[in-house]
Amino acid sequence: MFTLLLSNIAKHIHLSKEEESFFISLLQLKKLKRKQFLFKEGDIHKYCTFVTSGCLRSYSIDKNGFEHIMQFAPANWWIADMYSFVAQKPGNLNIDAIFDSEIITIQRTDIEKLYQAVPKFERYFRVLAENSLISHQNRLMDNLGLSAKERYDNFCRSYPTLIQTLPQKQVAAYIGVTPEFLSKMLNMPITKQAG
Amino acid sequence: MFTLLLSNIAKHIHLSKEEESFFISLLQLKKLKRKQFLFKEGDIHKYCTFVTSGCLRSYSIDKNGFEHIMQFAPANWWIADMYSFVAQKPGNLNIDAIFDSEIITIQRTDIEKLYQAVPKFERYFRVLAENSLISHQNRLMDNLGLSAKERYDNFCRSYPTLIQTLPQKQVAAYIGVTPEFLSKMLNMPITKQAG
DNA sequence: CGTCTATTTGAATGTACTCAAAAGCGGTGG
DNA sequence: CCACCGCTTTTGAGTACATTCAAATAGACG
Repeated sequence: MFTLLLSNIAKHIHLSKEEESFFISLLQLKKLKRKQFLFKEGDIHKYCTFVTSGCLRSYSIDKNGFEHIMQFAPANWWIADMYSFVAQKPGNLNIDAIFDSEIITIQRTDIEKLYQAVPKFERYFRVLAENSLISHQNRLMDNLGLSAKERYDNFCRSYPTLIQTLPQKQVAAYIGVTPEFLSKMLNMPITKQAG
Repeated sequence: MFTLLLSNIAKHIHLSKEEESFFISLLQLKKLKRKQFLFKEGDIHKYCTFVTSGCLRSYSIDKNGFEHIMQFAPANWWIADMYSFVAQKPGNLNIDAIFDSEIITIQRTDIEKLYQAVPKFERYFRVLAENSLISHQNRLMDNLGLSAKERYDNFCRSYPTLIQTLPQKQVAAYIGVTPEFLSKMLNMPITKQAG
């Protein structure tokens, strides 16, 4: 039930049995159906979420009504609107389920308790934040320096499993092109593709 | 000498006198002249850097030879190639000084010692990484959803002081346009400017 | 003062977008 | 089992924002 999360944590810090059960006592299990929201723009984020099955996404909607996907969270990933979660102010992101999903949530106030009781978790979440930062930096560089085709190829390499199940539209909203253009790009004769 | 850094830290965690002096014992002071490199693409990042005066930048160079700026670090900011620093593998970023600068560095191995001796620092760097993550996420959303003019205006709002001293070319390399286009945009008749 | 770099300006070009419409696909209910 | 509905994907023609390349001008630094 919590094994996926516990083994994820075990990669970074070692917990005693007592620490582990204290941690588990703070967790809640939830299920989300496809398209069900976890969090909407304007809400204040009270939960940090770990995905055990299915897939969530976080995205914002720009002034022209276009969705831009910040993150996909398949199994074994955390997802949150960090800004709202940290600042406890209304967020700019929406989070919903792309497929039926099972998640574990932990409340912000409980995370603070956890930091007090088991300071090792500061390290765990520091490492997580650092890794997330690195991947966002990479993505930013991709957006600044690569063509749409190259960003698409990168995406396929980064998410080889996801790419097979995701609607094309979602991929477009992640790599930063319109669905129409992505379709044209994929059906372009090979001779015309940018390399 | 270390007061700027210590007061930055004091915003997040409280250090005893002993902890403070242990921390200080791990620091090195350095000076960088304008255009001097701290780190080059392909190096393995051994230092974390805090800027006390002047301004550094981190950037990558894409396959067409264009610079893309990841971060500006004026006084009171940290800067590093996180990927290289964390993974201890050759990095993709360059870091150099835009103006003559004074910096404080701390070695990676010493940071690990620091975490052992004063675990509170896990919290400090966790909070830093989280905040950095948030600002990178915002920037990513700006790049996906806003026009060049809007990104420029955002930049001016975010860095009101820097914008007055930075060469236009550097700003262009940050917001993701060519220097030529930025120049045209700024000299465009007001009636034609995008909102 | 001369050199090097940054900025400006212009014309031609390209990548990706817009709008519109058709075609495909999946689920649901009769 | 088929028909229908909604949503995704495809396709096309026209357009726009930003780039490329080239050259002139301005500014900064030694």
